[in-house]
Formats: sequence, C-alpha cells, structure tokens
Amino acid sequence: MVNPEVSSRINQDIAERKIIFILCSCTIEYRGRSRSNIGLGHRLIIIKQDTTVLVHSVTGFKPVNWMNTPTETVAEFGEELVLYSQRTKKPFEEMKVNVKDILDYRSYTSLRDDEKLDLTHTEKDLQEYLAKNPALVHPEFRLIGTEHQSPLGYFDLYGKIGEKYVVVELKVERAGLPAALQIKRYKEWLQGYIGEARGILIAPGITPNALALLKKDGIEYKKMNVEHLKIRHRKEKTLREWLQ
Amino acid sequence: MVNPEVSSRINQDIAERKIIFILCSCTIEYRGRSRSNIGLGHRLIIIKQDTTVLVHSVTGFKPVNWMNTPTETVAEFGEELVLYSQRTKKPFEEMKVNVKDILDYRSYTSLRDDEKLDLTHTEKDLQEYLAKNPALVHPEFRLIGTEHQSPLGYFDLYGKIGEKYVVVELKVERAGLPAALQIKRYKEWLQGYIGEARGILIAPGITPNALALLKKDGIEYKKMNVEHLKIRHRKEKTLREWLQ
DNA sequence: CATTAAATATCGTCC
DNA sequence: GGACGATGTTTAATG
Repeated sequence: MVNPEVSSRINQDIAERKIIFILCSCTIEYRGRSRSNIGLGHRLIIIKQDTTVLVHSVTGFKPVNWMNTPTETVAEFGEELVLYSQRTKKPFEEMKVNVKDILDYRSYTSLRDDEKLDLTHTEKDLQEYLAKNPALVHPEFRLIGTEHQSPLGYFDLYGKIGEKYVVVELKVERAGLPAALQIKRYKEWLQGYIGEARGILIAPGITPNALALLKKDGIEYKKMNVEHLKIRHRKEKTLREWLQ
Repeated sequence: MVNPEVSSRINQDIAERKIIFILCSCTIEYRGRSRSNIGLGHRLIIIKQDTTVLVHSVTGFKPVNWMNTPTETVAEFGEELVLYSQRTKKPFEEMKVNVKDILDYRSYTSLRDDEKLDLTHTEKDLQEYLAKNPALVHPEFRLIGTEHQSPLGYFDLYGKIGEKYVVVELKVERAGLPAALQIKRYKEWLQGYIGEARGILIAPGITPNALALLKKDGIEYKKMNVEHLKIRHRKEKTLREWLQ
C-alpha cells in the first residue's frame, strides 16, 4: 500500500527540483508519439533535476517508459497514487503511472554532476584524423574539405586523386546496405556534377550485400579500424596544448 | 568514504543476481566500441537482473555510461571501491567505475516484472492498417504484399493501380530527405525491373527539400497521420478476437 | 528554431 | 546468428 504521507511529499520534492527515486510496483499508460500500456510490475521511477522521468524495469537497457525534458509531473493521491507527466512543449505527450505499492522512496537536493563526458574514437575523430593524415585514405589523396555539402547530404571527406574527384564515406562500425547506398548516391551525384569520380568507403568491416553493391558500382572499400588509431582523449589533448 | 562492509557485500549481491542500486560519487572509464572518461560527480549505478549496468547522472535521458547484457561485473576494494564490468561476448567492452563515496546502497532479490509493453501506433501498425484498408492508399490500390523484398531494401507496401505497379513507403513522423531518397530508389529499381511504376510516400508531414525531390521524380506524397487511425491496443484486439 | 546526421545507439524481426 | 530497419529513438552540431 502507498503511504499517504509519502504521496504528499512527492509534489513538494518535485517543486524543489529534488532528484527522486521511487521503487514501486505500478502500471503505466503512455500516449503521444505512439501509445503504450503495461500491467503491474516492479519498477524504479527516477525524476531527474531537469524534469526527465525514467521508469526502469528489472531488465534491459531502455526504460520501459519515459518522459523527456521539459516535462511537468504531478502526484495525485486518490484511490491510489498516480504520477501524471505531461510534456510542456511539442509534440504533446503524456504518461500516467499508477503506483500500487512503494518499496522505497528517496529524494536528494544536493546531488551534483558538473563533469562532461569525454568521448573519443567516434566517426568525427576518424574524420579529423584522416583529414590530418590523408595518405591513409590513399597514397595520393589530397584533401579538399570535410563535411562537404551536396544536395544529397554531406561528404565526410572530399578531395582528389590525380585529376579525379573523390568522395569518402566513413563508418566506425561494420558498413551495411545503408552506408553502401549512401556512398553510391554521392558518387553518382558527383559524376553527374563534375565528370568522372571515385568513391571510397572506409570501415572496419562490411556486410556481403553492401560489398556486392560497391563492386557492381566500382566503389572502393578500405578496411580501417578507428580503434587502432592514435587518437587522444580530447581533455588530454587540450591539456597538452595548454602546457606548451 | 566507502564502507568496506558494503564493498564486500556487493560481490555477494551480484552473485545472487540481486538488483542493485548504488547512489554515489564516482569517476568512470569506458573502452570498447569507443572510449570515454568522466570526472567526479554524483551518479546512480543500477545493476539489473540481466547483468545490464546503467550509470545515470542527475540529468538527461541516456545513462552517462552503461554496459549491455551479457556483462560480468566485479567489485574490488583496494584504495577505493572499483566496479569493473566486462562484456562477455563480442564486441569486447569494459567499464571501470571508481567509487569515491557511497550515499546509498540497496539490493533486492524478489523484484518481478513479467508484463510486456503493449505498444501501438507505430509504423508497423500503420502498415497493417493500410494492408487491410488499401483504399486509403489510393481508391484503386490493390495490395500485392507487405515488406516486399528488393535488392535495395524492403517495400512497406507493394501493389497495383490499374496496370501499373506501385511501391508505397510509410513514415509515422515527418518525412525528410532520407525517406524521399528511399522511395526514389525503390521506384527507380521497380521501373528498371518491371517497366513503368508509381511511388507513393505516406507520412504526416514532409520537409520542403524532400517534397521538391519527390515532385522532380514524379513521386506522389499523401498526408496521413497514424494518430487518427482506429488502431486498438493489441491486447484489446486479442481479447476481442478471443471472445468471439 | 529547424535541419541534419551520429550513436558505445537499442531493439525486434526475418532470413 | 547475421543483417536490416524502426525507434515514443536521443543527442549534438550547424545554419
């Protein structure tokens, strides 16, 4: 059963922008970009400082339901405790959590996390690295630009080999059909726009279907793994540059 | 400071597949598909029954770091408490959480959630609905099949209007350039394969660029919003069918 | 503010 | 188990 004292405390805690953890059994209804229902089960509700609401089940990476910031959440205590959340900007979304039983309720005022995640070895890092080391793309590759805009999208790398223009598409994971179709489009557009052109797909791996499509269209595939490249964490890099 | 008693208890709780919540300040290192570091801040660590590990900060939808199932996590208590997680299948991934201070530690044995999320008004629902109501696509549309396979991907709906073959692409959100290029490719392939063909893009909205591209290629756009369709929750539907 | 594309994407489904 | 595409994707960058 839900303790009435707890339920009255929730709205206070929400108003004070406390971070709130509620371990409970509940049912959930959602309606917005799609609709969902789920029956009774044990879940952890987290209301974060930025109004994000997460409802996590006992397994899985994704919350079973959630509301993104900015959201307004209110607790109502009638027959049972109900948490009602509504998105305060478009698109309209709402979530109702019917709480049957609270196993644990906790709220905190002064939790702080001012650190930013320093993430590297992403596609952006690979792009920057190859822009600085164009010979890794091809011994004769001369860079013209990165994120070069075309009507069909952005070329990761753009340059020349001899007299031919070259578009390069990068993937840090195994390339599939979508990546192959992307570079195919780019190369076709480039050929229509500028004459003969080359396309190079760089990835640590490729699916058979994707490779077949590249072969058919004369697009080159080059195996490269971002993991092995000497990319420093940005913070280290900043620090080193600062110290010089 | 970290209580040594707590740290010795963690491995026991992990071994017993308890669900574990640790509210703490910590730093985190991750290395695997990419790499990341983050400095000291307050975070909630969740170790779920399926070995999923989530580390949530005080804001945001996404965990600041995480490990997907299947993962093996061990707690080591040296100078400080360290949680080390390693993925037990490919790709290799590892995460180290250096815990400085535990604000709350909780573990539970008997939390259960056997319910499945009943999600509707997705693209799949729209596809099924239009397969049953082909006249909504076009008054004379006759369905041949759904998820019809081509070398370039799957056609959401495939059929005929008069003597012409028709490929239909569905989006439940506003269609952009990628969606327009997708239906364009499909129509082009169909024309090369079978002769004259039509393409129809169905979506609740479309970006100007995408619409321009469709016009240029003679592809039709039909505005439709899955929200307004009479799609029942699957559970209701099953129940009704069961009762008949 | 809208558009665009990456993501440690995750997740389900189909082959 | 691999491949493929949707996702209530979320998030960040960019014009």
